[in-house]
Amino acid sequence: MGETRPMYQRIADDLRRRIDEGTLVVGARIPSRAELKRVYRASDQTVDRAVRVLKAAGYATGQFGRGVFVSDRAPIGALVRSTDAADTPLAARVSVNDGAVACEPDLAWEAISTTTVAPPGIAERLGVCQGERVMCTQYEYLADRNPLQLATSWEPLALTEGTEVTFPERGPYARRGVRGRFAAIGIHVAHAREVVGSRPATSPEAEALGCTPGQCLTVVERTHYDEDDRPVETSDTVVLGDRWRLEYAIIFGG
Amino acid sequence: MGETRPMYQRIADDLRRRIDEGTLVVGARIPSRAELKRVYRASDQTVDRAVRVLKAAGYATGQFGRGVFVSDRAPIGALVRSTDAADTPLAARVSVNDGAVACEPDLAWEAISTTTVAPPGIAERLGVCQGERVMCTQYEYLADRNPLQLATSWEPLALTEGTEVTFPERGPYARRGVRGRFAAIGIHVAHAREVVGSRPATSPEAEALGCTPGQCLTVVERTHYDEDDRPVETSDTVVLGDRWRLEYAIIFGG
DNA sequence: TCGAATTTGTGCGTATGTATC
DNA sequence: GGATACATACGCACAAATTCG
Repeated sequence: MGETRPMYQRIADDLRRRIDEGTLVVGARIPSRAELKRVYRASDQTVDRAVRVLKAAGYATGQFGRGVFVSDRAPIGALVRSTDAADTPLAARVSVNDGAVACEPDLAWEAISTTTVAPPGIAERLGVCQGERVMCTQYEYLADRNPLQLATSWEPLALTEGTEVTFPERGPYARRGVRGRFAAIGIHVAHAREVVGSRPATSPEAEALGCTPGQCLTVVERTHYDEDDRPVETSDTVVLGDRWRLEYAIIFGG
Repeated sequence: MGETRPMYQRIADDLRRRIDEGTLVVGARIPSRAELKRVYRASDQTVDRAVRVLKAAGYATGQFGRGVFVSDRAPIGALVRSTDAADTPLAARVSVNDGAVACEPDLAWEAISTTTVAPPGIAERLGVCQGERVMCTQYEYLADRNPLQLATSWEPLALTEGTEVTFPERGPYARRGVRGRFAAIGIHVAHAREVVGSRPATSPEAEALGCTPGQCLTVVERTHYDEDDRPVETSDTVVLGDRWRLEYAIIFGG
C-alpha cells in the first residue's frame, strides 16, 4: 500500500497526466465532480480540491452550470526584447504563432496618465528622492482582441514638465516610444536594463488579463538610461506566463 | 450586504494585506486555524482554504505541528544574462543582494549526463529529426547553500561524439561553458537566443528548489547557434520566480 | 519519561446558491 | 420546472508532528 501522496494530489496528477498525454484535449470537458467521486471513490471535497489544483495551475477553467474544461496553454506568441527592437513601435516587437508561422497580430492599446509622487521602489530605480513628482502612465495592450500585457510607466516630471512630451500618449510625439519622445527634448536614450521575474496574478490583474487570480505572470522591470547612465524612465510590465514569451537575442563578441 | 467576494478570499486578502503592510513580518506565525475561526467566524475548511491560497502564492509555508509562517519573498539576487556574460563561468553571472550591496555568492553544482533521443520540442529547437541521439545533461545549482536553479541541456551527439567534449562536465574542457567547449572542437558559438516564460512548479521541481508545488517559476529556453545560425545546444532553466531575477542589458544603436 | 494540548494536513458528509441545459 | 454542474460553506474526524507541563 505504498501510495503516500494525498488523495487530491493523486487525482490532480492523474488528470494532469491525461491532459499532457492528449487523452483530454484542449476544450474537452473534465469529468464532473459526481463522476470523479465515483471513479476515485473520494468525497466531494476531495475531488473539488483536485480540480482546484488544476485550475490554479492554468490547466482548466470552470464554467458555471456547464463543466470544467481543459484550457489552451500553448504560447500565443513572443515579445521580442532584444537590442533596439525593444523600443520600436509595439507592432514590430510582437509575433504570434499562427500554426507554425509567426505573423504580426492586430494590436490595440489604451493609456491613462496621472501625475503622482514616486513610491520607494520606483524612486530608487529612477535615482530620485522618494516622493519626487513623476508622471505615471498605465497601459493595457490587446493582441487580436485578447489581453496581452499590462504596463505601468514612471518618468520624473523634472525632465519632461513644460515640454511637448509631458504626457506620453498626447501631443505630436504620442505613440513614438520612449526613445523618440525623449529625443524630442534633447535626451538621448542610450541603453536599457530589463529585470525579469514571475509571480502569481492579483485579482485586478487577473480580471484585466482574463485569467484566474494566482496564475503565473511574467514580470519585466525595464529602466531606460541616457548617455551618462542616468535613469530617465522605468516601467513594470506583466504578461501571462504560459501564453506569452519574452525573446532576447545575445550576441557574443569575438 | 454588499460584500460579494467569497469568505476564504476575504480572509486570504486580509492576511496578505497584513503581510504586505508589515504587520505580519517575515518569519512571524500566522494565527492558527482555531484563532482564525474565532476571529472571522468561519468554518475550519474555509480558513484552511484561505491559508492554502497564501501558501500557493508563496506568502507563507506551513510546518507540521508548529504553525504557518510568513515566507521571505525578497529577491535574493539576479542572473546576468546580457551579451557574453551569459556564457562565462557561472560565478560571474550571479549577483546576490546582501543588504544593499551586490556580491558574488558561493556557488556549487552537480551535473549528470545521459545519452538519449531528442523529444519533439527539443528536436525542433535543435533543428534535428525527432529521435536523433543527443547528450542530455541535468544540472542543479546552489548559491550559498540555497537551491538556485535547475537546468537541462541537450546537444546533438552528431556534433560532439568521439571528441574530448562529448560529456559536458568531464574531460579537459569540463566547466568551461558551452562556448569554450565547442571552440575546442572547432565550432564557433556566435550567438544565442533566450525565450523567457513562467509556470507553476511541479512536485519534483518544488522538492529540488525548496518550495511548494505550484509556486511561480521563471523558465528560460536558451539556444546557442554557430556562425551559420545552426543550433548547437539548447537548454531549459528554471529559477524561483520571486527569489531570483534575470537581468538583460539592451544597447541601442545610433 | 510520559502524556496532554496544540497545530497542520487531509478527508468525509452535507447543505445552499446559482447558472446551464 | 427539473436535472445537472460548479462554487462556496459548515461541522466533524483523524493522523502526524511539535510543544510543554
